[in-house]
Amino acid sequence: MSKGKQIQSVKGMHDILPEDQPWREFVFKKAKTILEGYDYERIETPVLEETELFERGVGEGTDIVEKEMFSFKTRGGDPVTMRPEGTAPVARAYIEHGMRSLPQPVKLYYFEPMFRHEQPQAGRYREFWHIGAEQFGEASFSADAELIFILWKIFEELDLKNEVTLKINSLGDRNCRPDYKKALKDYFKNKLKKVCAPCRAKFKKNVLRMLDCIQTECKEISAKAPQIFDFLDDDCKLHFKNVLEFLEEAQVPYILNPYLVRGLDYYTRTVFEIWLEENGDSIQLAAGGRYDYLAEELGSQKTEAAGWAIGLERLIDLLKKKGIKVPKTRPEPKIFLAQLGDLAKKRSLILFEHFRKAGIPLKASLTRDSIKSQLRIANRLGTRFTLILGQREALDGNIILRDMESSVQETLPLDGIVEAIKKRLKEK
RNA sequence: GUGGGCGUAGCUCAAUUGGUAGAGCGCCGCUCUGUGGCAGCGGAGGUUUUUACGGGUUCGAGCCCCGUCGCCCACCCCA
Repeated sequence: MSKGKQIQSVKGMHDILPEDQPWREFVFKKAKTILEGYDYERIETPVLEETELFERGVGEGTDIVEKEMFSFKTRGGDPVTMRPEGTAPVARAYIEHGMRSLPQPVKLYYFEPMFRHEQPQAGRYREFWHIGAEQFGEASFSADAELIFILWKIFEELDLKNEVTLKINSLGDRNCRPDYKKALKDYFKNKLKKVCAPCRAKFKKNVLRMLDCIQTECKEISAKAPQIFDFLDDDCKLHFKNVLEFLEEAQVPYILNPYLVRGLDYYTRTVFEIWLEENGDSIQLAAGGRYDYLAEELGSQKTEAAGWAIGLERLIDLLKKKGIKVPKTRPEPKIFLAQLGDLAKKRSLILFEHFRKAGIPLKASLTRDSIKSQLRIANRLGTRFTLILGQREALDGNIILRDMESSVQETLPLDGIVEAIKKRLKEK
């Protein structure tokens, strides 16, 4: 019984307690209102997907797929993975349900937990939530623009826009990115001795990633590296220009960052991130971009698409740090129901239901028998009134209403008590 | 995967050089036979194999040693 260690939640995974709910609901509601205002519809996908979805979608060379997935085999032997990100599953759902036959674009959003087997630390968990938005079937810059605009609106309406910065870049597409990659390779080829070991590995696997290395030596070298802007073909250049012009028009402040690449393989053209930067530390709060080839990678027809995701926990951490107050999740009950004696107890249960139907939540402690302990609880809970239903009152068809502040009591008929209380609450 | 700090009651934390595991808060009760807040007193709670778990050293371990797990922080990477 007491042998061995105590059972606790799995490493990096946390209970979401009642006290956490107001923050989550506050953010969910804000995001939902804005997203639905732009005609995005909610989708939920399963926690488990075929492992291959992420291998093909996210990319086999990525850290996520290589070492961070919760993967296992079902009893039937099928390799499955707990989703480490939301885009590939939503794209899979879009394809699987033939959403390309709907009027395009199709706009979807989700609130879902993601799973990554990483070493937990501040703002990084093995189970964490994403608020995500995806738009399929829209090749025009308008999709990128709208998504970034909505993302910015969410931060704005959470009163966080002055805390964060939006960084943006273009990665080109199949047509022009290879040229850029080649140019990068040529540039770094004879400088490999000077860069850090991880960067040497990136040189082989994905040169682009060498650009966002933060080692000072590597930074110095990549500062003189060829820039993507010089390699974008005309279409990509125009697309990017349009996105930027829209942001200026919409007064969304952004920082052009030619070293912004992303860890996931599926991105093309526009990529962007939202960062919180304070005293040298920086935390990524959201990220996204365009991914025109993902559907193809998943074996469907080419479907242009774009999307983003916000890290919920990081966002809430920031709200708390800023001291932003959030509303209570539910109305705090103002009435405590105390009961004394068997008949009263039975009648209380029915009373409870009458109040519930009238939309007046009650607190009570039906397991406690003494009036004293019930009142003490009422006091601690801070309810404005206490209804006391004793044996005597139950027999006479009455009930006592006690004002907890003034300690004034009055006896009221049990009949119509719900209405009487309703009136009383309105007066106060 | 790597490095550092930490792990004592539900919570916050004590416990001289290794020498009887404690306090505050919270919880429950009594003083107060059907009436809360304040106060006083008491109780439960670390399972007599109690200090995350398992070993070791010692007459004796919360404290020293080894291992494991977990938490926090950082790297890597990411949201």
